Amino acid sequence: MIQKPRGTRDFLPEDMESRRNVEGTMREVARRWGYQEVCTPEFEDLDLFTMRSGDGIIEEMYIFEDKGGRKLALRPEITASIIRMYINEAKVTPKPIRWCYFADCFRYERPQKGRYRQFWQFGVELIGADTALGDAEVVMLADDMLNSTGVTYELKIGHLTFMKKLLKDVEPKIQRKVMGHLDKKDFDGLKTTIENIGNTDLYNSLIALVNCQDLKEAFEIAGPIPEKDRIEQTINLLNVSGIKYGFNFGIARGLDYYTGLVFESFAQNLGSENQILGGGAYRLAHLFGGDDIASCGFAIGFDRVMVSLGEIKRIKETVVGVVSTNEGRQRAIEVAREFRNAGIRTEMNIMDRGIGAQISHASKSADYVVVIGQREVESGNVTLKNLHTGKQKTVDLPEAIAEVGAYGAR
RNA sequence: GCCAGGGUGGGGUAGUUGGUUAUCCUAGGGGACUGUGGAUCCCUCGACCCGGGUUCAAAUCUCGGCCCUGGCCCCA
Repeated sequence: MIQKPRGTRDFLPEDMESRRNVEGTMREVARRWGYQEVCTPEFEDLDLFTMRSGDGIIEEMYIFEDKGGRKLALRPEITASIIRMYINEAKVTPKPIRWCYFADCFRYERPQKGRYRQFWQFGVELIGADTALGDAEVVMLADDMLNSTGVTYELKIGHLTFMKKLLKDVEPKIQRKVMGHLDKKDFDGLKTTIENIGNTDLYNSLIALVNCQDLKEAFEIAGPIPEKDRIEQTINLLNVSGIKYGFNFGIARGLDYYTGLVFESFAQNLGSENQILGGGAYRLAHLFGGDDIASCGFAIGFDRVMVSLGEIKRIKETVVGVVSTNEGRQRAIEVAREFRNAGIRTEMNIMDRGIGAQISHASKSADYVVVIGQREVESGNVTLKNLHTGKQKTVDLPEAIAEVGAYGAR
């Protein structure tokens, strides 16, 4: 028997129903903020991703060569594609550009809870708004979107300027190492690294910065910073917006193209893979041959949100089963069509079974059953049976449709 | 890439000091029931992850692989 590839999942109808619900909720929030959905290719030129993230990621990508000898990769993320698309198709679109996407990505990693080799991201990119209000909007939208799914999370906001300032005299290689320690809250490792370069003041400042929960204090720790006004504006806007967040000035988000604001969200009951959102302000376009335009965006780990939400109680829509005898078969098709035209989910019997067996089967999924036999064909009425009460009556078709329609969703 | 625990019909399981036809529940199909359901009864379908080794004999012991779950590493 053929197994599905490692790290992939099959989704049965119940799974898809809740996934589509949550996806729809996120899309609706994006729509209300004016973000329009876009779509990019499932695979791209390998260089697109290595230019953004370095050669190190080759190990963790699905890479292949096509028949023309092109080196391609299944996308491990969407942001690079979005920016490429902006450069290719939308450079002259009036700014700001508000885009969102829902798409699957592929990474060759060891699967574990909340981590799969094929996974979905819902993301948002705001392009061409290098303002405090733009940054704030993206954070507010992120919060609105997570909130609307019902997931329990905490939002952490940081800014790279503080750490960059403290580390400006440290050589880049050590910088990365230090940022790595801070991102992981690995203070022992941090201490060792700092001791090796012989700067204990720096250690104390960094620890103070990471633990800092007050913006004023962060400025005191880091000293004069040119971006001070912009940062204060952004944070003030967030405070006014009423969203709940905490500071974490230790967020490094790994890479160099982030320029300032960064933020992350974490959910409960997810084990070690508990980050459900990550984002920030960045400049990428110039890497791909475009103008040096500012962007801000985030991506939600959709599958992790689903895992965190767990079993969602679904609203079940009303279902009608249409059963019939041989004599009633043609009339049954007409009746089923009328129910469907009224917007009711209607499942017609298509098995070669007796009435009893047909009803027996319908009762597993349906709320009502409509019986069409010789008698109904002759009278033009239908027999409508409520499978919850067991009561049935013979009525004309409009009345039957009206009753089922009035039953509503449960 | 590393570590731990796992893998028996579609789902859930029993069996593992090697030994007859591999247990039970559930789900599926058919019937008792040719116009009335979930009950009951009967019939039926269907499994030892893969490969090598030990042995008269392997679901059981052993080795390797694959996959699952969780943790580490990584996390764009």
